[in-house]
Amino acid sequence: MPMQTASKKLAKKNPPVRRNPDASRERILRAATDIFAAQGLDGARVDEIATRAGINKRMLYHYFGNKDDLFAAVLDELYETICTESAALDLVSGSPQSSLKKLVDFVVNFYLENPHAITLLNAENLHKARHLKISERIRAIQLPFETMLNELLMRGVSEGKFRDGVNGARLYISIVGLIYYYLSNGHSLSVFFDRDLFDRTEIAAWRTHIHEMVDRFVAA
Amino acid sequence: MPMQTASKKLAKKNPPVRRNPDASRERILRAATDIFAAQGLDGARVDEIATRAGINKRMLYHYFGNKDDLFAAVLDELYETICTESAALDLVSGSPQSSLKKLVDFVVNFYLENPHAITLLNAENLHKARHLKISERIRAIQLPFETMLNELLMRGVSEGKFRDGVNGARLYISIVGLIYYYLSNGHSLSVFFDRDLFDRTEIAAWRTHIHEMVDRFVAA
DNA sequence: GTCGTAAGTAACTATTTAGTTATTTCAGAC
DNA sequence: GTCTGAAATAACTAAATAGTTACTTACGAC
Repeated sequence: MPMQTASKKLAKKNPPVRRNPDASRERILRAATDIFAAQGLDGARVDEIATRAGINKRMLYHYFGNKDDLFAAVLDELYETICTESAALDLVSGSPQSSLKKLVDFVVNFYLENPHAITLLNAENLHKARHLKISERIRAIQLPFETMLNELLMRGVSEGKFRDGVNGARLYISIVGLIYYYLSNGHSLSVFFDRDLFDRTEIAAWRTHIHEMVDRFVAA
Repeated sequence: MPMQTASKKLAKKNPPVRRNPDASRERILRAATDIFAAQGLDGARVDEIATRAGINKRMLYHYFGNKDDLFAAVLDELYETICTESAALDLVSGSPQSSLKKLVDFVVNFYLENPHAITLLNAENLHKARHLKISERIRAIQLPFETMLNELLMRGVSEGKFRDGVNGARLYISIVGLIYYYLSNGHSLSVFFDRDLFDRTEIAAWRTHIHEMVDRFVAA
C-alpha cells in the first residue's frame, strides 16, 4: 500500500497548489474590471469577481482590502492607461490639420477599443468622482496635454488653417463627448431612432461625422 | 371622562389615518426618482425610498409591484416628459437659424433643469435600456420629431442659410452629446482640467460653445 | 534541512435587503 | 347604517452579501 510522499495528508491526490501572487493579483483586477464595467460599483458582486478570477475570495481582500478599494484600483489602472496613451500622442510633428485628425481618431479609437472605460467612468461620476484622487501621474500629464492642444491650435492659426479663439480644453471635451455619449447611450438612442447605432457602418459614419464637426469648428 | 368617538381603539390619541392614494403614489415616485438618480438602480435602497416618501414600504409594493418595476415607472415618467416637451417644440414658425438656436437651447435647458435625467438614463443604459419598452407615446413622437429636424434643415438649405447633406438625427445626437457628456462627467473633467465646470459662468460659456459648433457645422 | 512569511483554502458570520404576512381602518356605494 | 374593497401599518422572513476566522501549505533565504 504505497503512500503519497508529497503530502502529509493521506488519501489526497490533489496536486500541490502552485503559487503565483502577481498572476493572482492580475486575474482579480481583470475580473473586477469586467464585472464593475458590466454591473457598476453597487451592482457588482464580490463573490462573482472572485469566481470569475478563479481565486478564493479571501485573496481578493488580501490584495485589495475591500470592494471599494478594489474599484479604486480598477479606476487607477484606467486613468493610468489614459495618461500613458495621451502622453504618447504626438500632435507636433505633422501639419495642424493632420494632427487634429490624429487627435480625433485617437479619442474615438480609445473608447471603441476600451468599452469598459465608459461604464467605469459613469460609475465613478455617479459617485462624484470620489475615487479620482489626483495622482502624480495625472498631475504630470494634465498641463502638458492642455498646452499641446493649444499649441496645435495656435500653429494652425499662424499657418492660416484654423481660426483664432478656439479653446483647446473645450475642443477636447467636445470630441470626447461626441463619441462618449454616442456609445454610452447607444442603447436608448438605437431604440429612439429605430436603427442599430452599434452597427459597424453606423459607427464608421459617426466617426466621419465627428471629423466633420471638428474640422468645421476650427476652420479659418 | 370623554372618549374618542372616531376610533374604536381606546387610549389611542393618533389622529385617524388620512388616506390619499394618488398623493401616496406620487410621493413614492418622487422619492424613487431622487434616490435612483442619486444612487443608481442597484445602489438605491427600497427602505430609503419608502422613508423618503414618508409611507410604509408595503405601499410601495402595493402600488408598483417590485423595485425593478418602480424603476421602470420612474423611467417611464422621464420618457413621457421628454416626449411631451419635444412634441411641444415648434421648429417651424421662425427662421431656420432661430429655430436651430431654439433647439439647442431647448436641449441644454432640459438637461440643466432635469439633472435627474442624466443619471437615470445612465442607469438605464448600464442595463442596456431594458426598461425602455417602446411605448405608444414614444412611437408617436419619434418619426414626426426626426421629420421636423430634417425639414428644418431642408428649409435652411433652400433659403441658402445651411449647407446640404446634414443628417437631422446625427445633429440632434451631437447637441445632446455635447451637453450630456459635459454634465455627466463634469466631476472627472473638473479634476482633469483643474476648474469647476459646474460654475455658472463655465456652463454659460459651454452653452455658447455648443451654439458655435452647431452653427458652424450647418453653415452654408 | 528548516523556518518564517506570504499565498492559499474552506467554512463561517453579522448585516443588509427585497419582499411578505397578518391584521386594522378608512371611505365611498348602496 | 353597513358592507366591501382599497389604503395603510407593524413586524417578520428568507436570501444575499461584504467581510472574517482559523487553518494549511508552498517557497525562497539562510
